[in-house]
Formats: sequence, C-alpha cells, structure tokens
Amino acid sequence: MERLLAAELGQRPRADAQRNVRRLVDAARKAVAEVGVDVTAHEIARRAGVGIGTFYRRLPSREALLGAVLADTLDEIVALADRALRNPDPWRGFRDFAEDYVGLRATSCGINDALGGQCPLEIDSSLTALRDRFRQLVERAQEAGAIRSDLVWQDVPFLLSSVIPADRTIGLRAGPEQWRRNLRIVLDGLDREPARSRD
Amino acid sequence: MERLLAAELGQRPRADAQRNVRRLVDAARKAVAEVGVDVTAHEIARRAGVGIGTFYRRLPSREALLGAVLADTLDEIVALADRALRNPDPWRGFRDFAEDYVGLRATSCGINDALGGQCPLEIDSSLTALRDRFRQLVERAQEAGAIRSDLVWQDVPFLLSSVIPADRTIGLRAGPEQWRRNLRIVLDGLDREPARSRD
DNA sequence: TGAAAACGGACTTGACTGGTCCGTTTTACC
DNA sequence: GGTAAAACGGACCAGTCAAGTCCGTTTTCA
Repeated sequence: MERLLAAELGQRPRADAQRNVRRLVDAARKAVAEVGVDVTAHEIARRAGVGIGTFYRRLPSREALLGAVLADTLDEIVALADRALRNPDPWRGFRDFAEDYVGLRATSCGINDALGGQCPLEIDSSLTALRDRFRQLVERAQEAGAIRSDLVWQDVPFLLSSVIPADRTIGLRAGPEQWRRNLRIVLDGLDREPARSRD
Repeated sequence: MERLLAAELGQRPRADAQRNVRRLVDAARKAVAEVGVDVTAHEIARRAGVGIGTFYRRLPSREALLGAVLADTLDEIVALADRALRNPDPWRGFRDFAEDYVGLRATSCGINDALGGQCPLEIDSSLTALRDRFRQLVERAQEAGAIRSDLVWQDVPFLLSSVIPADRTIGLRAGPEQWRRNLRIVLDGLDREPARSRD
C-alpha cells in the first residue's frame, strides 16, 4: 500500500487521518473482492464508514486506490507461483498452485476482473510475470510427464480460469465449493495422455 | 416471435411496418449474440436501420423484445437436448449436445448472459426445461457407465458453462476455438472413473 | 390524390458516478 | 480550557448514458 502513501512526506498526519486511510484501504480490499473492479468510490467510503470527502482528501483517485490494491494482490499470486516452482515435485507444485489460483479467483471478483482484463489499470507488469510463471509450471510438469503433452501452456490458464463457475447457470446456484468440484474434473483431464478416443 | 406480434390483431399493417418489425427482430438476434443482453434499444434500432421512434411504435419495450428473442433461442437449445436424448448411444448423445451447447454459449454473449442468470427476463420456464434435460442426459450416461459416477448431474452444467473462456486471461487472448480445446480436456475428465489418486 | 399510417430523431427524464467545496467537528499543542 | 490548524461529512456539480416520448415529415395504399 506504500504505493499510495508515499506522497505523505511531511510530519506525520493526525490520528484520525491515519485511521481513515487504513479504513479506506481495508474497505477497498473487501469491496473489490465482493463487488469487483467496478466498485464506486462512494461505496468504498460507505463501507469504510467515512464521507466521500475524506476519500478524496486522503487518496488521489478511485483508480489509484484500486490499482494499488490489485497490484498488491497480483504480486501475492506471483509469489505463490514462485513457491510452487520451488516444489521438487512438478505435478504437486502445479496442482497446489492451481488450487490457490482458482481459489483466489473464485473468491474475489476483483482479482477475477483484473486477470480477465476487465480493468483499465496499470497491472501489466504483474500480468507478464504471471504469464511467465504459468509457462514454467506447465512446461516443467509436461517434461516430467505429469501433464499431457498435446496441449500448449496457454491452454492451462484458460482452463483454470474456466473452472471458476458463474454463480448461476441455467438457474442453478453455485455453492462456494463448486470450483473445487470443477477443478477436480479438469485436473483429471489434464492429468494423462489423451483419452482412448471413444467416439 | 409470435409472442411479440400477437397484439397486432386488426387488419394487417402497412408493408413498411411489417418490414421494420422483421428488421428489428433480426437485428435484435444478431445484436444479442454479439453484444449480450445489455444491448441498448438505440443500438438495435441503429443496426436495423430504423429510427428509435419506430422501435417503440412497433415493440412494447426493449425488455419485451429481448425476452422474446432469448426465449426463442433457449427453446431451440431444449430441442437440441431432446434430440440428444433420442440418440441410442448415451455417451454420444451427451457429447454431441455438450458440443452444441458450449458452442452456442461461446458464440452468443446473449445466450451466455441468459443462461448465467444475468438477465431479469421471463425465461424461467425454458430454464426449467433445460435443467430437466441436463439431468436426464447426465444420469442416462452415468447409468451406461459413460460418465464417472462420483459427480451429481448439477456438476455438469457448471462444468460446461465453465468451458467457455473469457476472451482474455492474464493478458492472453482466447482464439475462437479455445472452447473446443477446453471442452476436450473436460470431456476427458468426465469420461472415466476418478483418476488413480496420485497426490 | 389525400388521409391515415408510419417514420426519424431530437428531446426529456432519470439514474448513476467521479470528484469538488464549504460549513462544522476533531485534534493536539499550549 | 482555549484555539488554530487539520480533518471531516455530505450536499452538490458535471458528465454520461440509456429508456422512452413527441411531433413535424414522409410513405403507403384505397
């Protein structure tokens, strides 16, 4: 969050001012997760329990706040991928990351929007890093024979983002665990060489 | 479309009026597919090559038009499912329907919105019918041993709607055939009994 | 050929959102 | 306690966008 507060250089601000920035940032995190990247500044202020005036006195703009919040979270995801790459077992590393990744996307609309390109914010460098890690994770697992060889690494991010269910389909409501059920099937599909063709 | 035109009971309308309703309905079909259920009335009128005034003289409301268009298309999907159920091979029936279903959703934003519950229009009866067909298709294939038994039929609509890729993930653009690549993996995952657990 | 029907699109209305401004309240230092 | 600077809240402003209306003009057809 230092991305945002760097501007405050003089003597330290009054207690209420500090408290309110913290509240706003926390509220923004939650709101982005629950509502998505389209949360309004008014909504964030409301959730933070402060007036809209305070929002704009403490923060440069709605966009700056959301950008900072998202960039933060994306960097955490990249860190997860790095950890997965350090796992000596390529399949387990991949699978664990896949679970974290899908879990995060499934529980945060905002992350999902950001990774889906639905936000005009400056997160390109994080995305580039993430693409790079995906490629490494998939190719490493393929070389180890743990992921079928008839797909390209780019298929995998699409498959994983696919696993996140819309909260409704044909009128059915997705439970909070539907993504796990989906993921199991997809991992089983990735798992081995192409099925005996049985058309 | 008769849902819409039923109101016109008196002597038959002037030629230009008839032509314009047809144009509007056709334009609405295409626009719903390309843009989604949020197409504006103005956009539909523009595509139809008529003024907005004509739109509202011929049609009760934007909502009525979109509702009729969507209900029509959903009924076609139900018909596809019925055909699949008449296929003597439960797996082939299921698989062919899955391809049609996903293909339709992938190429029409509007269908996708509607099946995803993203539209406040009266299509409940079509959805009920569709749910019913899904259950039959899945359970029939499970009884025949063609779909693994450790999932419930409701998982399948979620899995299939999952297969439709967002047009972008982590900055990658989905090609028009990405859904086929995804579907292949998912069908392979559905295909057999749970993988030898290899954690 | 002329009256009824239909047309186009400017305009109205209403919702919504990012951001500003100013009268009031809080803080912190004496 | 007193007071001045800092901070606060929220009414308000400006811009946008979409649904739907209205009326002067054009088209149809008996």
